[in-house]
Order: sequence, then C-alpha cells, then structure tokens
Amino acid sequence: MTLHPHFPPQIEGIFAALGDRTRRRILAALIDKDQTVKELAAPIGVTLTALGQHIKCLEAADLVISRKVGRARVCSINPAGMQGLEDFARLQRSLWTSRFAALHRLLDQD
Amino acid sequence: MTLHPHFPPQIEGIFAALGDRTRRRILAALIDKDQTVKELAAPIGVTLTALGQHIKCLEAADLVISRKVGRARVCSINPAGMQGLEDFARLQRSLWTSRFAALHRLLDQD
DNA sequence: CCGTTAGTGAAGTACAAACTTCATCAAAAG
DNA sequence: CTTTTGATGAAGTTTGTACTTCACTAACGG
Repeated sequence: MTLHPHFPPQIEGIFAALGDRTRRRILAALIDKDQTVKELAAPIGVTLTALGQHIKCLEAADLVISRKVGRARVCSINPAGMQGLEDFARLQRSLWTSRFAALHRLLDQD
Repeated sequence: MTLHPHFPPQIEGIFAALGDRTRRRILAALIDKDQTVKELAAPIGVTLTALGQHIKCLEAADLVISRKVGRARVCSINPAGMQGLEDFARLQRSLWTSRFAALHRLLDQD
C-alpha cells in the first residue's frame, strides 16, 4: 500500500516512549545514576504502580534495562536505544539532504 | 527543584510531535516530495481539518515548513528539526558513555 | 514468625488529544 | 457572477492513556 519506506517499528516505540513528559524525566534521572523504582517515583510524585508501568514502556523501547535486586528493581539506561535514535535521525536527514541535492541537479540542468 | 539538566524545550516538541503515528506518516510522505494538505490527507484517510492540525503541530516542532500557494498549503520537511534530534541523541549517548567511563575508572582504582 | 517495605496485576477513573462535523473564507474554474 | 475546491476556525465527540486504588506477593528486619 505505502510506496514509501516506513519508520522502523523500533523507532516508533522510541517516539511513543519519549513522547511522554514523565518518561523523559525518568530517563533524565537515570542519566545521573542507576535507580530503583521507588527512588525514581519519589521526586516525580507518582505511585510505584505508575512508575513501574513507565519502566515497562521504556524497556519495550530498549531505552532502559532493569534487573531485580532482592525486592527492588534497579533501572539503568540502555545506550543502544539512544544509538538507534541517533542513527535514525542521521538517516532521515541524509534522505532529505539527498533529495534536496537531486532537486538542485535538476534545476541546474540546461 | 530539579538538579539534573532537563531536555531542551525544543526537543520536547519534537518528541511530542513524533509520538503520534499519523504525524510520522505525514513526515514519511514528505521525505519523498513536498505535498499539499489535501495530497497528504488522502492516503492517510483523515479530513483536511485533522491534517491541518497535525501540520500546525509539526511546524511548532520545527520539523515541517509550509507556505500558501494560491488556496493550497504546500508542506516541506524542515531539516533543522532532524538535525536537532540527531544532536540531542548524540549528546544523551555521550552523557551515558562518559558516566560509564567514570564508573570504570572508579572500579579500576586500587 | 510477624510486621514492614518494594513491587506488580487487575480494574476503574480522569484528562488529554486526535478526529469529526459544520460554517466560513478565499482562490480557482466555469 | 456563480460554483467548486482547498483550507481553516469553532465546537463537540470519542478514543487513548496516564494515573489511581486495592489486593496480593516476595523480600528484608525485628
């Protein structure tokens, strides 16, 4: 149906995840240091349940990795996600740039 | 209140814009060629009104530029937006990488 | 063993936003 | 001039989702 290349599903998850303000705050907090669900929830001012749901979403987008340590869940940033985002942005920009260049070649003819 | 650096407001707009599936489709269509509101609306299957609202959102995020040509509105990709996204992703990744390096330096001591 | 603490699943609520319809306007076509 | 077409503003609907409460489980501390 669509002739044009779609956004890779991986990237869709990243944008869905980072489209939410609370999840951006979580990610910003994790850049400083690894933190548990409880530690993350306190400054943001949401329940543990809510924060656990956000972590699930961030993990699905490969932006965060978490592991159980005793009864706590420790969350870390997953650099692979940011790498994917960076690659995506660079690709998109190069696609536009190449189209722009092609247009100029056409205009420069004859 | 927040000790940690926030995401720049510009970036928040980009994620808010790209967090929506319809707007991603619009952007993907525009990578091929400049298009009017009507041309964009048809394959996506929404009203002109809806599509106009999305264009407004994409322009606010500096991802799209549009201009009036007669009674039509022609939309183009704004490469500056993608550049901003790419820069952001690179910065975030470098922040994480530097923290990872610092941790290793600590572990390597004594 | 008992009480507390961190987290999770289920289910419901509330709010944001995506989308629609309708009315209007300006440009193009006839 | 009249009709049609592309677009837009206002206003209402509807859907998605962020968040809550409640019940429950598992780990730690007394």
